[in-house]
Amino acid sequence: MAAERFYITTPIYYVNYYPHIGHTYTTVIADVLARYKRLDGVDVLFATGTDEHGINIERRARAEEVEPQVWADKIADAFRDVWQRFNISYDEFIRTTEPRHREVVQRIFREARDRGDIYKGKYEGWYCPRCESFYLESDLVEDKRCPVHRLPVEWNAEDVYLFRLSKYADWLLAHIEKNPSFIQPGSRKNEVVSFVRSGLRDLAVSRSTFTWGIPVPDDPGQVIYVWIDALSNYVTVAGYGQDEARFARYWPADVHLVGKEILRFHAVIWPIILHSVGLEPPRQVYAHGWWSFRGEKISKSTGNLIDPWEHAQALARLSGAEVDVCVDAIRYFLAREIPLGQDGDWADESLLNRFNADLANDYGNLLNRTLPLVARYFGGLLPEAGPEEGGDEALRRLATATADEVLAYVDRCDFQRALAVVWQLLAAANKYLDTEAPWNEHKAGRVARAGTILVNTLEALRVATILLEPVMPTATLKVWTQLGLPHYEERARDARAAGRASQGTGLSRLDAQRWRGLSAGVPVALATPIFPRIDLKLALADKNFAATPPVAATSAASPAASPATAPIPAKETSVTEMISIDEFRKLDIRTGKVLEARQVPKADKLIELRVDIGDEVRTIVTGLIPHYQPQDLVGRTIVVLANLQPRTVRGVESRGMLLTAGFDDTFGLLAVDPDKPAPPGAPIS
RNA sequence: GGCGGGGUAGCUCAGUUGGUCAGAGCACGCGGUUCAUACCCGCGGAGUCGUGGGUUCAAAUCCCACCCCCGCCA
Repeated sequence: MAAERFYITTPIYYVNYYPHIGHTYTTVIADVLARYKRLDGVDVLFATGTDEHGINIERRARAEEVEPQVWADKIADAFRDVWQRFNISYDEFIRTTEPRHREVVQRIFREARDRGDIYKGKYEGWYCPRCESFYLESDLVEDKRCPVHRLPVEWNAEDVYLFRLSKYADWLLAHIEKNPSFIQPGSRKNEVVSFVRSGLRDLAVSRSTFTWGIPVPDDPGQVIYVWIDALSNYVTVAGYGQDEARFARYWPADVHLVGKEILRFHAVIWPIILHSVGLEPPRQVYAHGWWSFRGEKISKSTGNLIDPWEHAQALARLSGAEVDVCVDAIRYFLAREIPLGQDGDWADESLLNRFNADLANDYGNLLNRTLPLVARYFGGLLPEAGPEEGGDEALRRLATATADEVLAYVDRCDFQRALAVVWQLLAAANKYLDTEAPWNEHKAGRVARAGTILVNTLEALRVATILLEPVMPTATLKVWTQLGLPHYEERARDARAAGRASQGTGLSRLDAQRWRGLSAGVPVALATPIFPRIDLKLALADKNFAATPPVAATSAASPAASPATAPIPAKETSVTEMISIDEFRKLDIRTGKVLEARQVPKADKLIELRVDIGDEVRTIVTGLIPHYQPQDLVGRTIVVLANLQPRTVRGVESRGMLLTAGFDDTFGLLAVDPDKPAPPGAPIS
């Protein structure tokens, strides 16, 4: 009874900071694909999760004065929370700190070592004692200094285990050659091939400089490094070493969806690790592109991170639609706007345009121009369809053929075209209604014919709605209810409430190939716009439209983590230079409330503050003595530049800057009007 | 520098092996309709297909040179 199965993964996300658009994009696309596969009757295993080990997490937790696991728990919760809001129907949420994963990782390490593919050696490189980590020559800033601390680095060696990557280069090249769709898109495949051809070096797969990780078997001084630790999550989920039947069913994975920045880890290192221990490589690694924001590269340092949830809320505010529906609109935008594999730009106009033109006008309005006629002519009960006339047959043929076409594009991960096909059907249905003009038929006394036209139009809408469910799992439920099928909405809501979002409505490809899926005599709802049109002028004038609270994060590479952003250095701006309003908006200036303050030891002027800036608590070091004493500051609301590059002062990392005004002997903090107190995190503009 | 991809209507892009290939969607303009969320339907644009050569009866589509953009090179 082996139904076709499909195992899809997202990368597991590094818990060094909260989720952002990069994570959301990958995960939404994976969810869309998973839902389409389920629609197609396939047994889907869809996994996502978090990568929780490593020195960066250890350090981050220390900065927050918590245990690493506590920090990891918090961020993992944050991810699950976002996925809940985005209606992500994952079947598994894997965390690298789980015991089952530890066993898998140790087993893979041990097996590769037993085969002679892992050996003890030295990892040499430029070492920064403050960072406790190695840097490549190319990472260093002028004078061979550490890019984080600007301290001189030293050539150092660490005893570690190394993996013989080079041994498998030829095997990998042959595998890529034999499996043309292994690396997608094709342009990325070329890059990987040329990289492998240029020669592989052996890879350090353990570290001895930190302890937050899975110990190397039989060598407790060593911790297994991220490559094996993180990448192996994909086989853990499939049941490797724990549930052989499950593993046999779900491995190899059908597709690892990854951001282009981590393609190589998935297309080179991971297949070789698997091959070394006698496992099959994944069938496909698909590298998607990055989003820019309003034409500019997204960067943590410029603070223009896109927060899709913020945008969903903004859409809800502007349109009056429910926020769940707007989440769907964001999902739709992500899937429709750009081809997977290419970069795209997140422009407010584009998002609004998709919302109005596609969702409100073409889709929503079709429902809202049809249902009132059913109400008027048939008392709100769906009429019986009569014999085919006029354009009936053409519409039927188009509608019943649409599912195959859509799913064929889905198989190629071409969601843009897949959705365009649905919109062709919607356009045809709009045109059909125009041409057949049931209002004229009714006026002429041909009531039955008018009914047939209305039913046919709603049938086309029904087919389109099934095919849109994977992209818009909530909004489509509202369509079902308006079409007189409220049980779908109830079923899906129950499933979601019970944590079984993947069950959805249970509608399938077959349902979308059928004509006459609606039942005569069923009462339909009074039409209420599901996607209320947005006034573009108002929306674009709304300066809060895309309010995106910037966040600073310690950047850290993780092979299975997928940020869609590439940090770029902040530009230096001359004091006298004029700046545009857009440049000003890059400054994240906001209120903060001082929670704690203490003088920095052995520093005359410095005070170390813990400041609540709304969505997090920051450590900020500032030279306020003698103008202020630490105890003067606690409890005060101050003004903070939040997206200043972090800087370490006297061994304390300061993340942000207090704004002050100083002239001669007068020197004071900028304050918020005490008559209009603002909560921590209030933006300043 | 090496390897690879790309420069086509205002915008985003399609254009298989050279001959209705000069297109689609959006935006815009005009007309129609008024069932509908000022929505839907119809019509329209002349864009030297990056630049300059070349091959050919025929090139956006092949060849050469050049300009510009992008990706990869742990």
